[in-house]
Amino acid sequence: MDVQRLELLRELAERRSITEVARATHRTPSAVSQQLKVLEREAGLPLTERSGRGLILTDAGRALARSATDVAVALARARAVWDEFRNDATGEVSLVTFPTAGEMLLPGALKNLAQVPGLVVNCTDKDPELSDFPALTAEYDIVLAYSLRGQLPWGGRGLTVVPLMTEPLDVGLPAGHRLASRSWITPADVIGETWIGAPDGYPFERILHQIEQTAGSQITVAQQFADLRVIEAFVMAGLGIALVPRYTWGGDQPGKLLLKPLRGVDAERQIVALMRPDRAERLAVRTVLEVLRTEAARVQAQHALTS
Amino acid sequence: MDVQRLELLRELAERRSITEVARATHRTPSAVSQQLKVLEREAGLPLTERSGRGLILTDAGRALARSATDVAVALARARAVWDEFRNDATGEVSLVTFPTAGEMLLPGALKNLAQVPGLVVNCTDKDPELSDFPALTAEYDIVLAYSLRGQLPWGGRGLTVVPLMTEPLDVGLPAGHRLASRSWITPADVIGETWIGAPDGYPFERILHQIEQTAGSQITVAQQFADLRVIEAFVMAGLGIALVPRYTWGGDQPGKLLLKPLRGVDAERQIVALMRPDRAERLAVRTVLEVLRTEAARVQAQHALTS
DNA sequence: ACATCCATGTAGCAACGCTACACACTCCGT
DNA sequence: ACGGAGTGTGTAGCGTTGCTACATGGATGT
Repeated sequence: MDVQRLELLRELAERRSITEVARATHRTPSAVSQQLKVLEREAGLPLTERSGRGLILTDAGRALARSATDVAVALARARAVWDEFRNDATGEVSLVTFPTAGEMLLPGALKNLAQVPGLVVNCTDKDPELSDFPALTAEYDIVLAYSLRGQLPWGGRGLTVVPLMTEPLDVGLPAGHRLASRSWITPADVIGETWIGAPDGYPFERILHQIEQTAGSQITVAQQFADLRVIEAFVMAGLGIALVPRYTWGGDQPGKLLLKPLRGVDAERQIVALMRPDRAERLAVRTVLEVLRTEAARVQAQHALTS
Repeated sequence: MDVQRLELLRELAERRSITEVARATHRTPSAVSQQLKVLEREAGLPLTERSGRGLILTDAGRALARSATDVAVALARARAVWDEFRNDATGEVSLVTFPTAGEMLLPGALKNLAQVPGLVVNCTDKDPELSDFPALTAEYDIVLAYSLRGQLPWGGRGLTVVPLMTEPLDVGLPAGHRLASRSWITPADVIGETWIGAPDGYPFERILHQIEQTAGSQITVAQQFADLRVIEAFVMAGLGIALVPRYTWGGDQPGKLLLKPLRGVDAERQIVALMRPDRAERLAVRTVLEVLRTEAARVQAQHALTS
């Protein structure tokens, strides 16, 4: 019945360890353990089970944690209501992004957000390979993530997903390439080309497999880099071609890298903001989100113009 | 941010006086006042205003109270989830009814509910004339109420409404009446009849007005009684005819009172259960509600058979 | 003007939830 | 096999919180 305790259970469901919950909520493990014990006694049935040196939630515990989320959402919404009344989007908002989105969206967005007094936005980036996007929502208010169409790695976890933009993945060619004059490219066109790819496990790999399947021929991946800037440098040096997200490309050296739309393969990625539902209700968070969306639209519109 | 305090604000929105809130929550007025003061300081803007010797909520206060309801609902739902896990519909449920519904539904319903161990249902009745149905939800978990079609006295107050049945209002005639052989009756048929009516202010009055309007002639109301049993007795004694809810009629003396459907006038009443949304989530309350609905269906089906 | 009915301050007390520390247990490397 | 590092859980003590009891200040109405 007590909200604080329910909140602890919810944290436990996500962080899977009392010690972690204690750290996250600035408490001693003992305090957390005690409160969960009280909750268990109130509930009248076991909510956790020992498992090795840690513990796991029972079915009842998970179910209760899920309803605890609804409580947290309602509570956050109440907070937001009265923040709106004071027109007060004050507070700290933490945000992680993968590098390319950070480069594309954050500078413009943060410039706008600087005009909101009392709103502090703390940003970091994390390599998308190393990071499990949904898990990051435990630590950050907003997680900028991407996925290819069709795969939904954040379904069913009860996270709030706000789409920001869908970005086409083009084929990057060096100037003077044999396909440089084409206005678009099909999988058949790139048979025999050398590719600069992403490391295994990166989602882009799937697109390359689709190209292989559609063209019916093996693809040669010469190098594997995680950083797009490196990839672009290799392409511009004529060492191969690569998949390049259309809006993310800085275009520092115009003319040296050409982007050609890819037809015949579903090559685009969804850039979204991922959040725990209660945090998504905070007025400060919603303000940041709104700016991110308009910034994404601006980038998209600007590219449509210049191309 | 504290739920307890939000709850107090919500109570204040409904009961309109700190003293009343204190009484309802088993506290001293001083305690309530202190907590609301803290809430106000946290919110950063005034939630109440002094008005005479009492106080009223500001716009912000009302808005916050509304979101407090959502919090209470989420919390009650969490409670219900784990009650379901234990299959434990334990607790006390208080219920008010208007007399006719109490007679029709409660005996059968309570007989069923007696089989649920640990569930205690406390029932009372209140005269529908004297009682403001929505206001009763502050005091009782379930309020059985009725309204004629078209009027919605409990709209917009944020109450949960569960329909139980729609009951036709027939014309009751004494045996041997000139219309006794008819299978239905129209407003034109009853021109010149003497009526036994309900007191002014009762919703039934509106039906009589509709009959007047449709038939185009004045209605003579000889007596006005609130209690249906009295009305029925007068009708059976041949002193007039009356509107009688079809299922509610006990039918103690079969053959002495005839019910004839009324055509050409929209003569039926909706019998519903009225609740504060958070209380409606309680498992015990939902259990009672479920039984009431099946009981209502049973009564309706049985009448369809015997007629 | 008085009694009455409000809301709201102040002092004190009980309960609650936290920290600090000690302990039991499981895993894992040496 | 045996520490050492990790986990969760008890116990004692202490600060904070939210309550009661009582007193005060306004507004109302007879």
